[in-house]
Amino acid sequence: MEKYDFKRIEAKWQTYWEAHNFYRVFEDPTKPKYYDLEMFPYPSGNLHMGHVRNYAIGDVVARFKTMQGFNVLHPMGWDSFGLPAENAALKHGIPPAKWTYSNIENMKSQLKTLGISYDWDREVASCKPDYYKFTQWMFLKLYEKGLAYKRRAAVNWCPSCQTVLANEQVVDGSCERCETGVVKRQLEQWFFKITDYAQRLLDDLETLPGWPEKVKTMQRNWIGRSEGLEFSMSIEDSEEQMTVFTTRADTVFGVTYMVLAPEHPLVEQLVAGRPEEAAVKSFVDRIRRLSEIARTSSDAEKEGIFTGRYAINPMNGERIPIWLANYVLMDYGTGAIMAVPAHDQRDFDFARKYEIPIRVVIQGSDSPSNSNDLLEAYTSEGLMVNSGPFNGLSVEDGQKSIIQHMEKQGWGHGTVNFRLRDWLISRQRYWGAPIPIVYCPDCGAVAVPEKDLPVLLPEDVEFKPTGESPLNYVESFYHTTCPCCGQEARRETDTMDTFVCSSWYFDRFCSPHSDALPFTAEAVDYWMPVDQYIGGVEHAILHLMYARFFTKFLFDINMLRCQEPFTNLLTQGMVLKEGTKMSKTKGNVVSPEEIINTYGADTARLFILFASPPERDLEWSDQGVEGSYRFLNRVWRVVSEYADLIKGLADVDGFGELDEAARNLHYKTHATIKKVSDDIQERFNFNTALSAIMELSNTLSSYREAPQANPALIKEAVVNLLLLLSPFSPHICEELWQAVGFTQSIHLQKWPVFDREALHKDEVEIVLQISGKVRDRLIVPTGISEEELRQAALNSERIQAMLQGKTVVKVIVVPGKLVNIVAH
RNA sequence: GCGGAUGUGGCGGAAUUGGCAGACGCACCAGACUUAGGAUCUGGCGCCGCAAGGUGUAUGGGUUCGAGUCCCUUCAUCCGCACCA
Repeated sequence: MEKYDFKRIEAKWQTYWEAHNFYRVFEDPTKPKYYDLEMFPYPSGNLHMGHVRNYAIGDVVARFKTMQGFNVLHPMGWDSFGLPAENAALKHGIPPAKWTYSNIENMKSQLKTLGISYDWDREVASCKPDYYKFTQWMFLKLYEKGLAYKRRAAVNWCPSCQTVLANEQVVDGSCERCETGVVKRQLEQWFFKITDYAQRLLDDLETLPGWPEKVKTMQRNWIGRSEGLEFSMSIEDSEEQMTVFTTRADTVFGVTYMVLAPEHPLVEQLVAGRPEEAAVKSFVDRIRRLSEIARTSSDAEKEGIFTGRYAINPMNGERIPIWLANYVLMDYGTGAIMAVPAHDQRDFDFARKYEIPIRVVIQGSDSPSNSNDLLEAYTSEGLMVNSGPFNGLSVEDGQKSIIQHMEKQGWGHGTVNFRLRDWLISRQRYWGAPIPIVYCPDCGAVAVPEKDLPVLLPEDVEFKPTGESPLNYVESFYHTTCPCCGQEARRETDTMDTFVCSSWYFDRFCSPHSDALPFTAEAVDYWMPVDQYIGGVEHAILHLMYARFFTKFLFDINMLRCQEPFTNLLTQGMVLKEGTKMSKTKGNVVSPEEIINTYGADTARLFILFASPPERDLEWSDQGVEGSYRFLNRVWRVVSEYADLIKGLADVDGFGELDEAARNLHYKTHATIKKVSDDIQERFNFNTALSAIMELSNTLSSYREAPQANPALIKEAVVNLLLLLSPFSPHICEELWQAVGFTQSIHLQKWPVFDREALHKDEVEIVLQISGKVRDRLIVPTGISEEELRQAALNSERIQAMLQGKTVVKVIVVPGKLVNIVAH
């Protein structure tokens, strides 16, 4: 027998599939569509195990759905703009474009050795002009609708990457990419008004039952909706007013001080020319200089300073001292708060430190009524006290009544606040899609006309270690004329955040060669939304929120007919080695290339899918890979052994008389079809699907010992074994499929359907328990009545012996499963 | 601090609806074949025990004829958010 030569087999079928355009797809209204998508990778240069896992999962889904009769779109492309290309350019002197394209080529060839069923005709790369032309088009559309705007703002600046970052890209006060501490800078920057979509982004999470709860919760928290009251307070001896936001309108009578954020625009004029001025200014300076981490961590000591000024509480006319404090942030709410120390822990801590009075205005059933007795802020339910006409109202009713009252008086109104900030998309970097804007001395910022797209990124630039984007030095790029008036003008030299590129690539895959528009209506109407999206959970907020935002916007301008891009989301776990993430610095990286060379792609895929369910982290095990390889060798041997027998067999109806071993094999075949179908379809539990396939293979192997082999049954088992395994390990199955005599590819076959008849058993094993403990087993006919089963159980010799001297209290009969005799 | 998840053999994991805990695989042990075996095949394999049997799903309690699964308690680990007014 020929031995399992995975190298030859895998190369052979990869070539065959490619030569025959196996995985090319077209819109076909006669077939149900299925869009299966894995997150497109950044072309870092080499495939790692995380990629392999991602694509192996996606490929099982694609091949499975194809066999089920769906028209499956399964594309692949490159998220190819980004900083690493520039760093490589600086380090090795290679232009970012060259570096990127050679990485793509390398990764593509690695990807091809995995045998994934991609339609390579639809390949896109976000750094190519035919793609970023439409990223720029997206910008123009957003600009047109007032959803792209420029403003001077305090932004997150990474000193190492020399660029600004979106809020979402700041992790623990540091740059998510290089972990350098982020500082605040005042800069003119472009934003997308994602906040206009905050409510819809929140509400529509409800329409996504196919998303993990964890991801939805993270997005909800990130959007951070809270309802409350916004109202103005007048300032003593001033025309100015200050606006505050609170979620606890019911505690407004408990306000004993006010706090402004140190950056609040009113601060300067409040203290101008007053004795407090110098101290306040130095306080503000000090806070401003603090890093983001020191500033925002919750265990930072609360600090503040009194401004010497007072505001008036509109509800009771009280004079309220105005403080500044580090714990109030300028970029949430109005940057000013009313402080109620009795009912807010932060205010409580602050008030105790600076000896500010505390006044109880909510009385719980057993909470102290005297503020001196408070050990901490009381934040639970209770009734309003010390609140004039509102006394006696519950927290909830109080909030409603106070808001109503304020609205009537014209002092304020009920409102909703979000934590979500507008998306800062400017990057002071070179390797990105240029922002299609021109600055004219007369017309100001002018959008580049659609017909002039793309604004080409010059590829032959010189990289100097200035830290500044080379675009600032390329005159032929920035020097231009105003599209409005024709006079000399300067191009925007900032580029777009790469997350803009990845916010619409799934639409592009539907019609990747479309020239006039980013995608054609026919194509997206047919393919979108993505039925199954697969990728790492690290994108739970950033990419997945931005992509949802873009989809909603494209819906609003009638480009798309769906409001959510991804119907089902699978977040795959990480691939670990020795309990930690594989990384170069730890030296625990297992290279896919090496594994594929040693064991083949089929083994690599099989191991990764078998070792763990997809959402969970996967511990890499060299011995586990060996095990998977041995399994494929067993399949190879058992199928090869039967190949001639099967080849010579004509199709027959029925299998004739079956002995016990034969019935067992027949049963196992169909039970496996059912189990594997359910495991893939309902649960994405590829590990248990594979263990079932292994069991079938084991049963088939044992059947070799059977005294009278039934060739038709063997054929049935082999055919189904190969069909069921083919989405997981496509090459070996294709080879064996041909070896047993079929001429058409296994990947063009129908997914098998189990036969209910075959799953019928004449006899079942019943467990007999006494008071819940297993004491005996009994084989009974399947259709036996409850009463008969009960009698049979009680008649068991073993049971009778063990019941000696005991009284039977109760007998529980579960048909087909067990009998539990309760006795004492 | 808040929110979410997870705790099952030596290991990865299974048990889908409250009904035989440990499927499948790895590792390990014994045997067969063999000049040899890191190939292959057969058998064993939670723990205690020679056995009968007992015991066992992080902890302690509860519901139930019956709990890995449901409820409460405590602990541990991981992830996310973190002064959001």
